[in-house]
Amino acid sequence: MARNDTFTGSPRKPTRPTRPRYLPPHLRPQNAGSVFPDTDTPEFTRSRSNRFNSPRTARPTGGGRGRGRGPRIPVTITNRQNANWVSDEKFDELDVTDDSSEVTNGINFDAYEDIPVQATGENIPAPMKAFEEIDLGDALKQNIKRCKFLKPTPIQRHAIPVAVAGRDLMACAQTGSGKTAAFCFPIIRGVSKRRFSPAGRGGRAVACPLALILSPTRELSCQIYEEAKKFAHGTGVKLAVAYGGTPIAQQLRNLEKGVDILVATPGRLVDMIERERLSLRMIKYLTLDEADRMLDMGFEQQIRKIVEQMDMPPPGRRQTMLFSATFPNNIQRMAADFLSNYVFLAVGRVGSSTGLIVQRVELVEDMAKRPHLLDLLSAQWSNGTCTKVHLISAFICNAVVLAVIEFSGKLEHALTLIFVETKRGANELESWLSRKGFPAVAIHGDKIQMEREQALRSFKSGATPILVATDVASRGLDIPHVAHVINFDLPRNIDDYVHRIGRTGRAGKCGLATAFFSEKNMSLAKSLTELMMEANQEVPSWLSQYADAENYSFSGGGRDKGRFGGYDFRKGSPSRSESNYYSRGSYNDHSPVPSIGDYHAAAASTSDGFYNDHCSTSANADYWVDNSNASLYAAGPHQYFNSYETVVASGWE
DNA sequence: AAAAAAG
Repeated sequence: MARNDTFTGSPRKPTRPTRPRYLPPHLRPQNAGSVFPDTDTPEFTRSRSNRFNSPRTARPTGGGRGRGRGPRIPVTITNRQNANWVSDEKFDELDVTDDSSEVTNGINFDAYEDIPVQATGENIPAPMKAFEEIDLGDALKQNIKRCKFLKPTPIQRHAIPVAVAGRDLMACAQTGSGKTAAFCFPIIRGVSKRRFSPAGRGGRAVACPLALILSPTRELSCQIYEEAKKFAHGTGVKLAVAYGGTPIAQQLRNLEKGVDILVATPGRLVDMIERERLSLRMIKYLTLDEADRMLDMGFEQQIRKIVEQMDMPPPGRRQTMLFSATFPNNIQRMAADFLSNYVFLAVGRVGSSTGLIVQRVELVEDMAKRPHLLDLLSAQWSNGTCTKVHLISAFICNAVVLAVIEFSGKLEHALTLIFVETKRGANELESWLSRKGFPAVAIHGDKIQMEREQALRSFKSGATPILVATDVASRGLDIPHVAHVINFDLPRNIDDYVHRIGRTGRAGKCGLATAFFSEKNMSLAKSLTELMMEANQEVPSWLSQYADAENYSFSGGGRDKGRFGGYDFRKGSPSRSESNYYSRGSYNDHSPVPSIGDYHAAAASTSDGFYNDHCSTSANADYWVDNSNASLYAAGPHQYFNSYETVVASGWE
């Protein structure tokens, strides 16, 4: 991929890659992907059985999408396993093993070769091209290899050097693009170098971890813990997890054994600290995953308490890293309190995370939602003997896109995740679906932890291929084979929508997201329209009309076009309305640093109509700006078709 | 105005 290399070159040297000729997907080289293998391979079979055998496993976040423009040709969307993954028997024998090898290998790296990256801050460390460029330690390197992380994802390429340089970081990258590994690698590296220092590490009674990773839900903490454990295998780094809903005794015992990296949800963490079984005084690394959520209303006080009033070293004496797929300005502003001279990274446009997710919105009255869902699921089920699931036939970019989500015989691999508004609604839909003969299970915060985990296990394994969920499942969870996310009730917040649909289309694979839009969702019309347009999804005309009707666009409901990569609020103009949730700041004609928004505007004005029509980018965007304290670099022209092309190339019809 | 996070 020569044109990709133009991007990964040294940051010191501005590169001006030549624009590749646009090549229609059907004319592209047949060896483009080698992803999407025949699912009858022994590897696939084995991975499936592993899933049944170890259902509690967490999975690495993988893959990503980069391009936002949809295809103009008929394509086949499959959700089958990628071919790249190869089983590693040795890794399978590890005590921490699970079926993750299939996932880590399932990353479709080609799907996110060229995406815009914005990096701001002082003296930003250069991105890396390969893991080998950074001294991560032998054991960690070996684990990375075992996981088949052959090549870093963009967020990893950019975030790891920053983190390894000891810099604070605020990072914004698409759902499923490998954020967990991006913060785990540097932490494990740093901790394994420190842990041999003789400094008093606390006695048996009070555990003093060197690193703390906070996340907003128990299941997500669990997942991060499981994944980090794999990365830390053989490094001597000790991990522990702390979350509520489960007896604290075992977790405390694990703390006593010594812990270098603690993964936790806030409540149980505070509990442990107040019991004086845990101290944060030795913390050198603090990570907030889903950071915007963690600093959202309802969570902020708790996080502030942990970070500012619990003996944790202040900013500057610890390294703080914040990660999320979404980062509203007001949250950035708040988060700055926790950071010291930080680097801001925005990898790809958040909205473009949906590039591989076909988004549909349907106008459905509340009363009609259930029958409509039934129709949808019935079509998907194809009379119960489901070897092929013909899911959607949608119009995208004026062209008919026949998207066939096809699975290898087993129904359980077509997982459908249904989001609802309330816990009660989740219960009701669960039992209603069950009565209608659809194997569904619900997950929400009123269930006891065991039920929650059981529901997730049952869903992951395919035993219950329909999961009805509240927002407890909207963030971070990496569930392979989720082919369809249905927003039975739309969320109030467009960011929640982004996270919800991000449960599908992970690891560079395609996915489908269907939303039932009712009158109650009018306030979402504008931001939803903008998001879909950014991802070049077909926006129904009725939705556009709602969006245009200013009556319905409540203040703060919209996002500025082009904000989707996230913008460093420090670059924003103070004069700009603070209330504008997604105010993108002061990039203007005089700004030395073009914003990603400007970047796309430039793309739209190029003369190469054909190229632009299809890929919505241009050679104009292939610049490298390196100012003293800010740099924005854009990749070569986006290969929006890339992952579709690999599908087509692999012979799917 | 819902959900999540301690018990």
